[in-house]
Amino acid sequence: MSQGNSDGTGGRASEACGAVDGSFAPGQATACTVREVLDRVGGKWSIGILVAASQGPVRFTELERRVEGISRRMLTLTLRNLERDGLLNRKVHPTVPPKVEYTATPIALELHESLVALTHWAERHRSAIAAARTAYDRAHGGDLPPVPQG
Amino acid sequence: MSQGNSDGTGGRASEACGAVDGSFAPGQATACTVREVLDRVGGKWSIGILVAASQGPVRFTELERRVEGISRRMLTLTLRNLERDGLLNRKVHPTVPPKVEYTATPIALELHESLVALTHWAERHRSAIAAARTAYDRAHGGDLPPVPQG
DNA sequence: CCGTATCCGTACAGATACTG
DNA sequence: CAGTATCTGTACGGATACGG
Repeated sequence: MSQGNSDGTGGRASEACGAVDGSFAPGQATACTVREVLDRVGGKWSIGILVAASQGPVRFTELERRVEGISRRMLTLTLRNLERDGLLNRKVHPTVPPKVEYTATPIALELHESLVALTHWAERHRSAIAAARTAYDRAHGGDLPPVPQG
Repeated sequence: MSQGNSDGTGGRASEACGAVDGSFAPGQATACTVREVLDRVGGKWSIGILVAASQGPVRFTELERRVEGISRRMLTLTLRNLERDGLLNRKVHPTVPPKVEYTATPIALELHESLVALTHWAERHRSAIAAARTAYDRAHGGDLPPVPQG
């Protein structure tokens, strides 16, 4: 079962982008390109692993602690995906207790740089968005309270 | 059923980010912030709608054509979410045939700016990633051909 | 220590039909 | 024109147990 992808992260990535023809606005192409990135790094744990690995080589168990909340399975799966896409490098040390180190590739480092733009955006508008959500929920779901923390 | 979210896009956004305490690397906080953005805009159609609306007011049916491939349901759902987060503005014209126009908010416009960083990253490394995938599949799944179009 | 396999719940997404 | 509701498939993600 080297390839039978019936479960887990990964498999297809952005085939849908192939449906883009030139018949509509050029901005759509931009949207598609961004989608490619999100399909690759949009996973729940990808970013966490990437930032951890960007600070130097990390071992499997160390990642398990650093990411905190991730399961064995998800860690392996995301690791495999990232490695497959050339974002992570996997170095196996054939020692008696197995030792594997993951390192971010230059490409991943560049991605991390690009990510800070998004981070800044989120930082700036975090509260505004939260307010918008509350306002929307109050206006539209007036008969039904959101997140009743009792 | 104003709020019973059993299906479709949206609902929770980034509650998992609350689990972040200061006990591990500061980079993890960055990862979390990026996750917030992805949870909001990481949907399959969000970006497409956002870029379309960023070029001026668009109507429902126009979006259906522009995004191309999106279903009625997904369009409505994503629209609602984006509006809820304050990324889109919904203007209803009480005319005899209903007319609704969606406009990107300033916040969304800023996001679009941040998105170009990601776009450039994808453009630069698109081929490298594709090559990495092929190489990986060839090395690990040598006994099982990937995407056999035969 | 470093994974892999199986089971299972849920969130996301498409198709279709109906309404105001 | 602009939605909403229901059904259904699938992909993602968690828990757990087991193997090298």
